[in-house]
Amino acid sequence: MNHTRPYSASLDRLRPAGLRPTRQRLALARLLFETGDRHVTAEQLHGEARDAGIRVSVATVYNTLHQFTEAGLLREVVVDPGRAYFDTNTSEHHHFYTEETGALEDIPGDRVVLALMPNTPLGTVIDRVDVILRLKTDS
Amino acid sequence: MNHTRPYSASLDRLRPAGLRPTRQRLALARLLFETGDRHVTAEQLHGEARDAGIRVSVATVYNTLHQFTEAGLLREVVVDPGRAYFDTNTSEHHHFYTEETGALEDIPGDRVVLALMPNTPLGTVIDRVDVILRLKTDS
DNA sequence: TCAATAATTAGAATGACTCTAATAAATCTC
DNA sequence: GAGATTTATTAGAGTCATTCTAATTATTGA
Repeated sequence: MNHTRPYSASLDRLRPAGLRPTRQRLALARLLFETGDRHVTAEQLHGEARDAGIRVSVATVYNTLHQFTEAGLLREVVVDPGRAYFDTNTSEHHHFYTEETGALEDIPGDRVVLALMPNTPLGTVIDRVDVILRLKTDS
Repeated sequence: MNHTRPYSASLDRLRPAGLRPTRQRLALARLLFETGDRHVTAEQLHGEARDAGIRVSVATVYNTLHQFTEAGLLREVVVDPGRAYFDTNTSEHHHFYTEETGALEDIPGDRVVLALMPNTPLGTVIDRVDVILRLKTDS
């Protein structure tokens, strides 16, 4: 912990992405990256910012999430039509998703192994492989 | 082909699902199931119905897609946040998705094999496994 | 046939997200 | 550092997919 330069870790993320270290981006980066791996929606992050006393508009939250995703700092997870999740864990891994509760959780990359990859349609290459284990409560 | 009872195949799908064979449901069932496996959005299906001269409201298209999904006649495919796809192929299989074009295509179930399933979180069981191979054009 | 039940409808409402065009902040040049 | 340039932020309007509402209409069971 370096209390004299509390934003330096976030600064170091923004710089190589060519993103100006604005007050809003730095604050959102701290919320996102200083508490371990997490999954957030824009609405959640906006709420957290508000609770932390950071004044930031919804538009900026969306802009920032997309810019961070472009820059490889975040990864978008598609599990729900009509709500985008962003994952701070950008390493190779997959997800558990419980529709009933909206809970989204990482599965370590080495716990899921895909075999026998099919040929892709002509003119395309694989960009990414998403595996989602959809869960239900077993009551 | 039995031209004297053109709706009988669709009828036979609705009956066991406990869905009354209304004009709208029968017509949508024909559009969905009489041309082999396909992927549709509500908007697409509504457009097709319109083009085929079937008067059906958007609300009914949504209701019907959801009821058919509940009944196991369709399967919802989540590949895009903000747009729901429905697949008439309900057998075990996975998907190719090309974000740039919106193209969604089946991968036969036996071309993707998942190994080493992880333990699910306490109190949950696996409901379904979705594998999405996200493609990009290789230009 | 007629009541009871269920489905359909138009249009309003919602919710997540994007756009606009005006203001403000960060950076670059001297 | 001052001013010019570039880039970000913002509030609020706009959009798009989807769902809701409450009234009408169709289907079914007696």
